[in-house]
Amino acid sequence: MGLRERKKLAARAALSWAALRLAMEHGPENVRVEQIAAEAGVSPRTFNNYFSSKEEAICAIGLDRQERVRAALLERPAEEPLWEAVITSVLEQYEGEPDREMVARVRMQMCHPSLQGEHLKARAEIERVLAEGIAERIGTDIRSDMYPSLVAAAVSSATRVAMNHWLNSEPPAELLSTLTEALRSLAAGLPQPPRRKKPSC
Amino acid sequence: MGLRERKKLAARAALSWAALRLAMEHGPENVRVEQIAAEAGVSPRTFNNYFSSKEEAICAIGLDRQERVRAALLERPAEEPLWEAVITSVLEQYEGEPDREMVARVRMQMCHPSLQGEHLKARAEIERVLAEGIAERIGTDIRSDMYPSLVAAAVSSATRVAMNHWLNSEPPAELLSTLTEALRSLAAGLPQPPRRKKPSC
DNA sequence: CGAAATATTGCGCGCCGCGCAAAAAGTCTG
DNA sequence: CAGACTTTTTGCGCGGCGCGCAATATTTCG
Repeated sequence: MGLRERKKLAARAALSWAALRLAMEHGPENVRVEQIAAEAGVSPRTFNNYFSSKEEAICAIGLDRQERVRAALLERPAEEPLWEAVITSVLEQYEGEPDREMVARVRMQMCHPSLQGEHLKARAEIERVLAEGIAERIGTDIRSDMYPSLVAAAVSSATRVAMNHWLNSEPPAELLSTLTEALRSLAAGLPQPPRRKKPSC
Repeated sequence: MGLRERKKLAARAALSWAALRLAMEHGPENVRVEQIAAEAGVSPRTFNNYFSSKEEAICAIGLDRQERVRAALLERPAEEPLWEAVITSVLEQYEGEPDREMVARVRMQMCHPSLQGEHLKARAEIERVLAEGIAERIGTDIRSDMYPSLVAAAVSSATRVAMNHWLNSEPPAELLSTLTEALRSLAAGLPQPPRRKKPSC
């Protein structure tokens, strides 16, 4: 990779990180594009060569997670059932103790109205890549077969629901177990509602 | 309901429809808020009392679908299994031949970058209402039990994937059968990839 | 090095979201 | 219906944004 491309990647990352940091510190509404550009060391005009809005920049962090999940998936042993491989690949992205920083970030991205749209767009992108990975693994293609996209969408949704539940859980739950529960429920088949700790009656 | 509230609803609907119509005719990028307001018979300033962007107005159509699905769900016989009730309630919203108009509308909302975010936000809202309906039906609540949200998310995702597949299908597929296939796959349990017409090898 | 390719920057324009306060419209009570 | 109230609409104005354009700087390649 030449100097040119490296600098572009660096600039993009710098802008994205700067956007996130400032948004975390002052709230997304109180961040000017001007500041982000300044913190990344480029002109305000250049910002828009990389992102078409500050919201996009803020949510672009973690878009590289898509490639990590995909890579993890393709490295799972071929004899492992698809579903196991997918669940494992997703879960291992969330290993380690979630720090206060991450909680605040996820909460901001998922709850702040001005970021929701972009956040969901980012999720959709991740979902697409995951679907491609699944298709590659089982030897189909996305265009003709809905199955990979369905699996990817289900996993993505379960992850989203679990994170949302985790964020609002009182008392605070564990992230990994919440995620696992959601994915396992899905795997077990949703039609049979699992009886849980808090049954209705 | 007093005159006041009726007028508000009417104004909101008028703005939303005007926004959609103009976006369909000229493309979302070429619509000014001014035009939308004019077509709805209010001042431009008033537009922003109802919607915070034209994208939001465009995607707000069909947000009432949420209530229809919910109502349909709650009217299903109580002895029917949840999953059947949900699938039926969703599918019956899509009965009838999809006209050319609808195809174009869905395609615009799902594919046009400037609308994707808002469209996904709208879906999330529908999903929330659906989850509440499910919770109400099985007698749980959303806060403590992830299950209703999981089901709602799964259904919503399957619907989205199916519509996307349907839009890009070549040759054109039937909407209802595509939707049914997606929802049934989910019901059957995703872990076992169903062997289909187009197996990979 | 020198030329071609590509990225950055400054400038400027039209549009947008929204706060504010005045005016208009609907509501309620006697 | 009068008149006081609540709520909505509207005009005005400001700061910010997204982007096209053309000039400039930087990287690439022969």
